[in-house]
Amino acid sequence: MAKLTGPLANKDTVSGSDPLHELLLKLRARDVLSEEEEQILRDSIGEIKELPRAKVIVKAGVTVSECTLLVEGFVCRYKDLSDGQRQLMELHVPGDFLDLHSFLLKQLEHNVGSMTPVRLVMTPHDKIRDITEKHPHLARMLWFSTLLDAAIHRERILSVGRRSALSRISHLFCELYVRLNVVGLTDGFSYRLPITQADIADASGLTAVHVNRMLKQLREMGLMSFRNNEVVIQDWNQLQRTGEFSDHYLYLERRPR
Amino acid sequence: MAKLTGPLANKDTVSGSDPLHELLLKLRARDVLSEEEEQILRDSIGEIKELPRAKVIVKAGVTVSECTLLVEGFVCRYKDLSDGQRQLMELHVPGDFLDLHSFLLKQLEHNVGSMTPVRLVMTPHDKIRDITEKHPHLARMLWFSTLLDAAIHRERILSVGRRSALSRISHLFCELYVRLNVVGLTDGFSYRLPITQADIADASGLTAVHVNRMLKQLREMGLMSFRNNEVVIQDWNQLQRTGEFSDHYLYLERRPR
DNA sequence: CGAGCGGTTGATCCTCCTCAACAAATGTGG
DNA sequence: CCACATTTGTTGAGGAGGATCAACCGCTCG
Repeated sequence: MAKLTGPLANKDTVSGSDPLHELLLKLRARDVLSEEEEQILRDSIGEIKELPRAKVIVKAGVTVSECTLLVEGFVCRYKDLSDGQRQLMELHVPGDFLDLHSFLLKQLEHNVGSMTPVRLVMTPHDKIRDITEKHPHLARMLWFSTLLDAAIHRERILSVGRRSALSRISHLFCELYVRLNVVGLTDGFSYRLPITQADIADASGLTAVHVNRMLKQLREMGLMSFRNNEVVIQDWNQLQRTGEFSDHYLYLERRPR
Repeated sequence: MAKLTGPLANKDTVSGSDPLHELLLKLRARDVLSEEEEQILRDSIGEIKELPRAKVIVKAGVTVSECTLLVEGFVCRYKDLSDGQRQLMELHVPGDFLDLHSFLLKQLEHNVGSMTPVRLVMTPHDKIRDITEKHPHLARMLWFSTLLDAAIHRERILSVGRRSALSRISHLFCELYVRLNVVGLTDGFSYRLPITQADIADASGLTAVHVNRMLKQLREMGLMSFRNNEVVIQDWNQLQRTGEFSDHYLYLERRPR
């Protein structure tokens, strides 16, 4: 593969032209979305924004009036502790709404930040409210997508609560593989993931040093490698087993909601 | 206080007669619920069920067609690991829907089980679907209540990921105090919590032995005690500080959704 | 009365953290 | 282009928080 150059060179397909491409893939992996509903979504979105990495996209406690859809790049939701520790709640991939829940919560209790340069699409709360008033099925699909976040949260609770360091990290890379695969951002058994080991640590409730050791072990076990911002999975079955990963919680059956 | 006798003697107010009492308190702490909407909820509920403790209420992977509202008792959502370990995702108090998300997910990826004898009210998915079709504001309030679960999940991720054992446990008891207070189930700075130390351990990602030691320490520090199924908080401010607890994530402002 | 569960305490072990040093990669200004 | 700073990754040594194993107590219930 040719070396990628620009900060947003993550994308090399024509899909880059449609900001809803990944969202539609994500939704249609779970339910039937009509042409009309697709159009309603298109009519709901507003301006496109670009941001460099390490910027706060939504700050905790600040009232917001629009939701943000991630089009390109990686984003995380996180909270900081008083002693400087940080915990990532969720790592977001293109096609994810970053703060759809802000529509009803009005303000978030956590921060949302870019981990890479990102491209975002804004959607006013008013438009989403209209959807809940006039298009109940589409509204249910949006509701569903917040339930998916909650299911991912629960799996994270299990990971940090009960799994070993090696298992946690394996699980995280498995999850990202499946989620990126749904939106067409994997290349065979590998995917780009331009984040640091410290980020992995904050996501898995470990220290960066220990993450480094576990990554080394995963490499030596021949399961996967994470180098140069790229994840390469060598033994998918064994990696899943090590992380006790099963994709049930990602609800990938297409069924009416 | 007189000794409570029966398995369901948790309740000593007249509210016991209205199965929606706690739910209405919970919803009205966050938004204005009209008389009409209250009536719609009343028309949506079906039979009342009672179950002993330690029963599975909803099993992972089984398709369900109704949601369950907890009226009385304590319930948890949990997952088991292959080696016999268990992690609680959330601990539910009266007024909580245990599986409102099953309405859209159709089946859950985790189990829901009773931790005490419980009283439940069933609500068919069809009724909830009707609400999303005809009563968008009420539907948003239901959506909101699933977002509240997600916010509680996120705080749990932070706890198990980054907080010390003492801090985690303090936080858990703070959260339960506030949530029980909203639905009128506290008595000053104490509340009934008829669960075991092993349950606390599974909720906080620790072992029962270590929970026991931390509870002892909290007692010796004069912050709180948990004995005979009763939590007594002696120093609320210091307990909050120890658990780094703030109730922001419970969204207790009443504002339109 | 014995069984079983929940709680308590001690001794020991081990995963993961902390601290520290250094290497490699990346970025910056001259 | 190089010199330099900064960030990220890597490795080692030592330490600590929590797990594990085990024994025992008290209570409840059949």
